Amino acid sequence: MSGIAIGKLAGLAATKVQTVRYYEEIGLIAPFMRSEGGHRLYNPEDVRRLKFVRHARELGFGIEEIRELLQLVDKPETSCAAADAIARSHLEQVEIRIEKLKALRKELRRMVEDCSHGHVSECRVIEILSDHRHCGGEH
Amino acid sequence: MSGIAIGKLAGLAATKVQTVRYYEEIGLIAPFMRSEGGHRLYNPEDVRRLKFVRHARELGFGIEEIRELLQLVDKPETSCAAADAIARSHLEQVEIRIEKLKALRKELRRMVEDCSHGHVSECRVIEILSDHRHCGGEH
DNA sequence: CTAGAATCTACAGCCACCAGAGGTTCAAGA
DNA sequence: TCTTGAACCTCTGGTGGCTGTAGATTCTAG
Repeated sequence: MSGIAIGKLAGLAATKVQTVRYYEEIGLIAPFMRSEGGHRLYNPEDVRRLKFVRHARELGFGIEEIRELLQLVDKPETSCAAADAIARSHLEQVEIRIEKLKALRKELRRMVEDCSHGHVSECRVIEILSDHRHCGGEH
Repeated sequence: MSGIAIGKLAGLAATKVQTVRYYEEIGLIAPFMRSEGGHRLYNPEDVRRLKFVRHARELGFGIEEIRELLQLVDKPETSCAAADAIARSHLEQVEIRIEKLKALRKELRRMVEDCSHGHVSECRVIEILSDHRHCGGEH
């Protein structure tokens, strides 16, 4: 009987109730049954599943990537290679993002350092933003 | 007479026409007039203004930040301090993002390295995603 | 039994655009 | 001058990943 209510589930995974319903809508996590009055009821394993999703999201995995990973979780006899590939491709993306942000940081630092502390008319922040050629480079 | 058509303007700033119209809708850039048939006509300065917006966007500034910066551009007798503050606060955000991504990269690298190349049932990728406690830490 | 907390559905909104439909206007060549 | 087709117009809807609201219903503790 019974099962876990959506609010409890959400709380256990530090998630909003709305988000859990959203995950159901897009097919990630479904309640195993409904109460007579229509309330969603979850299994204890769903806590783990929801935590999995939330954790992957925090790590920046997209919903489609998570959907793939969940399919792997659902049939644990499949090869690990698929999960590995997803993680690897994600790692690449993260490394690219870091590099872009570093280039950006460099430029922002220059902007802030060059600020004349005078009027906007001679402010480097505005000037640099106005003209791409002021950039160090490649973004 | 005439002025620059929206397609030309967009092309000069490497922007989509739709995006220029969107910027008008949210009050960033407006055509100085319309042709008899209703086509938008822009001043040459608008090229610079649009480039400014695009460049700031590339640097990760949000629309509201850009709106503030544009207000400064529009009255160049104001103090540079405001523009400097926006850039500084943005720099902080960027630095935080870089740190988070680095922590993430660390974890992803560990995931990939630990992959058993066997079955999902003993795959670290899945295991780590399932349990936050496997993380190095603080994200 | 009752009060109020939790849940339900359905819909709207967020950001920063992008795409498409279906219709009109413009500009260059014949 | 006329024609053609590229460019433009407005309007609507979609993206991702949720979040928030409204109004109705259900659950649970006292």
